[in-house]
Amino acid sequence: MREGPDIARIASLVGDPARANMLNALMGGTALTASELALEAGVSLPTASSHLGKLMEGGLLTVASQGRHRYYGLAGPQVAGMIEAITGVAEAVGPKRVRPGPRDAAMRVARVCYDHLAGEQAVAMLDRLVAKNVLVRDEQEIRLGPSAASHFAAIGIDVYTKPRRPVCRACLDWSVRRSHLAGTLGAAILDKILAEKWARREKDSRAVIFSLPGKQAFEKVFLS
Amino acid sequence: MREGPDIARIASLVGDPARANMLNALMGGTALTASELALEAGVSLPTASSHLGKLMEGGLLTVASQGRHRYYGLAGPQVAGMIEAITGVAEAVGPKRVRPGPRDAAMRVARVCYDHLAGEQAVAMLDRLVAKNVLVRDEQEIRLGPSAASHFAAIGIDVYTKPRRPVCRACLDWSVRRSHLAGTLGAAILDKILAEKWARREKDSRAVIFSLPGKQAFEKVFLS
DNA sequence: CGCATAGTTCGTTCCTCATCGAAGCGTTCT
DNA sequence: AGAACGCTTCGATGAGGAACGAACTATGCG
Repeated sequence: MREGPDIARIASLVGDPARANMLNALMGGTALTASELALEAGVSLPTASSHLGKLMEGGLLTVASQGRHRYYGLAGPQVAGMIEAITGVAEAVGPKRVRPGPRDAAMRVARVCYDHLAGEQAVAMLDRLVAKNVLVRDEQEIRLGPSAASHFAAIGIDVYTKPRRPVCRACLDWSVRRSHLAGTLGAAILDKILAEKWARREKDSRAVIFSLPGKQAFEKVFLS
Repeated sequence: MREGPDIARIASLVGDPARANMLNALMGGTALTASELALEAGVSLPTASSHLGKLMEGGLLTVASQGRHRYYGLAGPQVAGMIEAITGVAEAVGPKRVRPGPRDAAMRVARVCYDHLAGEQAVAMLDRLVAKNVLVRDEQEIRLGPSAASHFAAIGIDVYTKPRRPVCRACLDWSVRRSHLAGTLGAAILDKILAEKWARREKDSRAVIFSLPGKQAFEKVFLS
């Protein structure tokens, strides 16, 4: 019975399915709110809050309060590395669970990621905006390009009115494995998509379903 | 609520104190019997047997029956790497070190990590081998450099004889937070260190204690 | 054979901990 | 101010699983 760093304590934190889902969700690098994590983990808000408290006490998470939101994020790259290592073992050891359900397919195409759009559509959009030099990215950073203000003003989005959060942020897409656009700009674009009724949100799901004309309009504005 | 490799299942296996102690004991690289592991974990034999069954079912252990003994060992270096990663987080997060004893200090200098050397010595060695271009690393990958074969042949290590596992692997060191050398080459080097009696293994510990001449010999061969 | 040792299986007990509803606090919006 | 929202705390419930003693299987030794 030897003593060392309390590995069981840390592992048991990750060992609960709800907490594991939360940590997995946070592996993208973007901080998420308690509600978002509750949804992600498939548990009620009180349960999620309890889990988050434990993860905080265990030192695996950091939290930043912004207004009435609390943004939870991984405590650091070391924690992320640990989760990667566990994931590697799980993948090597466990049989692959293949079940691409119908809702799952829709989720891959487009879904809500807290307050912005994620999925193939969102990744394609960011790619296109960068290609057109409207946005400029180097590594994880995304900044507004020179033509950004006029470009977004033309479609009714003011990129300067919401100073609190970063305007642009990269958010790693779990289905595509590449970044999409977060931040207030990402949120504003999602707002527009829903306001214009180009798409609707699936009930009780993060999936976002584009109508046929809506998809065409979206592509004309953001993918042309 | 996403699906992926079942990380919670693996983590919860490590998350029980008894099982964590067992895995820790097996990090020394030597296979142990159920009775020894029961003692190590501080539980009764039936309890230990149950835990071992679960670890087996989870794919974290292998077993070899020899007569009426059953020798349990870690399933592989990937599992060892995962435990190192968890240990690193536990160490970083739990500053409540009860006793940073002498054995702990020795562990930081050099210790066994499943089948290869870890600790400051091991990290320094990998750095030096890369600096000398004997090994080439980019990111997480480590490959043999052009002079590797002759360099290791000169000290009696054949880098081509063990085709099953990767020859080189990076393994993140929990005490130094940088990579050391794993894989068959790492294992062969540890073998040599012990065979040449440059160092001995601490009883009931992962610590590796270099003798003074042994340390000099090691530095001459690997750090010069 | 009989006896000892090594491990596993079984059944029971017990306790931790995940879960959710309801209520409480703080923030933001109108 | 009042209403809506985001999140946490409290309390009760329930299930999973860790623990061990006893019984069972297998191997080794005279």
